[in-house]
Amino acid sequence: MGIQERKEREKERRRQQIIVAAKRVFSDKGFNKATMEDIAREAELSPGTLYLYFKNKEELYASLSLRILQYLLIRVEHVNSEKGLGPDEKIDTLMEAMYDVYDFDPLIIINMFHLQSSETLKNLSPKLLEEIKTLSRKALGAIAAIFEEGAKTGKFIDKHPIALADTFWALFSGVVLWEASKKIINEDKDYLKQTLRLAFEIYRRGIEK
Amino acid sequence: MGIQERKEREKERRRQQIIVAAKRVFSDKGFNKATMEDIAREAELSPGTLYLYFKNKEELYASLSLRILQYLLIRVEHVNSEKGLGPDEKIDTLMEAMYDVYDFDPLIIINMFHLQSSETLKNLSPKLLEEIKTLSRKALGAIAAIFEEGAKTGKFIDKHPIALADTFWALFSGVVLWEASKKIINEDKDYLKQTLRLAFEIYRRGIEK
Amino acid sequence: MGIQERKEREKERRRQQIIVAAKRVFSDKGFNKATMEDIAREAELSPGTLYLYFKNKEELYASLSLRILQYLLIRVEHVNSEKGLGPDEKIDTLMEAMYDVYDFDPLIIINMFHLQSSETLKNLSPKLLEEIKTLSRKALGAIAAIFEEGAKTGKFIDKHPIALADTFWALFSGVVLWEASKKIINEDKDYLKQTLRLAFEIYRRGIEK
Amino acid sequence: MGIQERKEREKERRRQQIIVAAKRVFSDKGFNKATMEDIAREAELSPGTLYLYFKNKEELYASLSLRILQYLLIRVEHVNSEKGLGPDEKIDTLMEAMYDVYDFDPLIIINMFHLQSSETLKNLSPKLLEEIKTLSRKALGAIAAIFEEGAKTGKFIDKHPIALADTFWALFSGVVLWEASKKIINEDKDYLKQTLRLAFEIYRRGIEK
DNA sequence: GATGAATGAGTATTCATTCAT
DNA sequence: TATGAATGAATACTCATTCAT
Repeated sequence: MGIQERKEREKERRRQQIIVAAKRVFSDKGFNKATMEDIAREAELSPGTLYLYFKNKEELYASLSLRILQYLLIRVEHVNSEKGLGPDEKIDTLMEAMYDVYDFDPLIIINMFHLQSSETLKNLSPKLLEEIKTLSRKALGAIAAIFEEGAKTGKFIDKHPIALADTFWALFSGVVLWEASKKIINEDKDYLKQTLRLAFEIYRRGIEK
Repeated sequence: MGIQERKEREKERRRQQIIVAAKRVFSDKGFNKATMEDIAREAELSPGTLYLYFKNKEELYASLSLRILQYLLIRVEHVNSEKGLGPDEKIDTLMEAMYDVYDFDPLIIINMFHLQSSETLKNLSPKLLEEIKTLSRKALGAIAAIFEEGAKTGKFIDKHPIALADTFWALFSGVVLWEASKKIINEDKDYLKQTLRLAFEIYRRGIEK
Repeated sequence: MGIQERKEREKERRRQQIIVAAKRVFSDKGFNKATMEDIAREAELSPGTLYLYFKNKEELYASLSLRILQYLLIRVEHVNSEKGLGPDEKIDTLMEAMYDVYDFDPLIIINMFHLQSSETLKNLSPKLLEEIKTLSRKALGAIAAIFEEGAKTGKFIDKHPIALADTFWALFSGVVLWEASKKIINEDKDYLKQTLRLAFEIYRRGIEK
Repeated sequence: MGIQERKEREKERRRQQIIVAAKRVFSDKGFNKATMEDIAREAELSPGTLYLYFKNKEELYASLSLRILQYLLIRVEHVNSEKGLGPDEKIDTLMEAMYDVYDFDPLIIINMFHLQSSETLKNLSPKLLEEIKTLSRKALGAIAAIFEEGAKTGKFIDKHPIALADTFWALFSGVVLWEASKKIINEDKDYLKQTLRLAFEIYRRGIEK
């Protein structure tokens, strides 16, 4: 292993160290209440060091969203590439994937809506923004491909696949957010999985002919 | 009209004046970028006066959510109380109602997720929090009642009506939020209405036997 | 006195209170070492209050320069408007005026060179910048008028009056700055007045025919 | 050449490399906006290395002033040592020298006033401070010698030569600074040389009997 | 000597909230 | 009630300097 390579690796390790700390702190306190000092303390680094790896607070935050998008894309593309699955089974596997995405980081879904704020977007480097856009587009495209296949075989209703993918993703994130709200306000038990299952069931019945 | 009553009315008028201004400013700038002075200026009042009517910024913000919940409840209860409508027609009317809720305040749906933050909840007075909880529960119950009726007549699948109402509400807010994200990131045209229609169509097909 | 007027006066009093404190602190520590908190403490106000009266640190600093320019202009215009003085006597009175300007605020001359920095200029409001430019131009014009008169009567060498005013002003500020340097480095006694007198004497001999 | 000597020479080369880079960066951005990293980058060295050659930022900055003082001294001493020049001609040659000093580093004149700040002086090593003082004194003395000679031959007015040298230097730096201010604020054309010429002409007339 | 990653003290500025009038 | 001037706590970010390699 060359010295260059070792340095690269060390650098990436630091980035991850910071991201992990940031995830914990942002999840705990939300974007605005979390301070860079909190994150530095959690990462056992100094505040200044954070800025060696991330341009600013917004960009650090956005990097978290990037992570879940990457995971989502991998999972969804994997569903698509599986051989010998019919549209029905693919939908099942897609739903399983969504459960995992949720498990991967239950709170970051909420955080992703932070990206909306145009103030936020202004502070992101074009490169990061482009990455996020590309990943989103790809993930949505991969989901759409599943629906398209179903439509072709005559199993699913014949709607624009991207539009279907949109509603599917909206349903998923809507449930996650809504259940999060309920949990905080009512301190209810965790019905998320059940609600997701019901939502997916309805969705699937809704798109089948 | 007693002097007491007149005062009460005057007070309520002021509250509304502030809420209207706050809605405009928060919609424009989001919670964090909006300052109390911005709102005071918009309401043509002084900053100090705002605190005579609202305990703090969070509570003022939460009051906006209260408003849309009130509107939602009125619309949904009205659907329920209409005589001579079958479950199918009630679902149709419910969907119409949701369009109106969105039109009533397109951005406040996004804002409602602000309530999630436990930091926010800490700053709300118990009274306001209780009002919000009650309204949410009532509105959800009213939606659930529609599904329950459908299930009884054998039109809809037989699931727990509150669970159905949950998924319905999640779908609605998920679409609104998702479309908002897309609009900001991709600067696409406004597909919201179309996406909502498709989502509702799928949902209805999904719950019908 | 109307309530409006009283408020205006009160506001101006506060501005002066801050300017006086700022002058003391900036003179002591220089622009960069002086903190807004230092100034606030000196003015017996809170840091936030400073920003009600001055846009930022640079603008507060520049306001000090404005003050001496105003004083300079008044003095120089007064020299010009005096009746019955020949060019020679006017030069004498001008020199007297310059001594007073120096006494008015010995350190602020040094500070005026801070205005050069283009970084500084960027942070000034156009209004303030315009005021400074206008005052500078007027003061220089007033000095030039004296030289012009001298040239017309054949007393002084026939050079462009503005150019003469430039060299005169440069000589004055050069001496002040140079003596300030010497004082700090060598901790010598204060020769400023003597050096100024010599410089002015040479200058006057230099421009007389 | 011994190994010791070669090392010494190498070390001096590095110092110069850094000084040249520092001059460029400080001229561009001024003392406060220029960062040690900027300078390191310009010198194609690492930030840490700068500290092997200069105690701190202030001392690096002061070293630039040292350089111009050295140049000034060489030029002025050369004027003095020229044989066969009368006082008049020496003054002429001195003025030429000052033009060259200005050309050598137009911005560093401005920077020399940075040394005034007592904060700055605190951070300089006694050795460097002593060097600067000595050089200043020598340069001033050399200028004074010219005036003294003029006085002895009855050409110039009979004033204390050091005092004359002070006013001469003050005039020079005053013009440079004043023209710099004007250039930035008014974005005028570059009148520096013309103004210097006029100032010197007046000065010479002023000191001649 | 040279490096450059890490440090962490330092500070301008903002803005929710208060309170004397 | 209403005001709005004053408050002062809170915080993102910078950068001179250090030190392990």
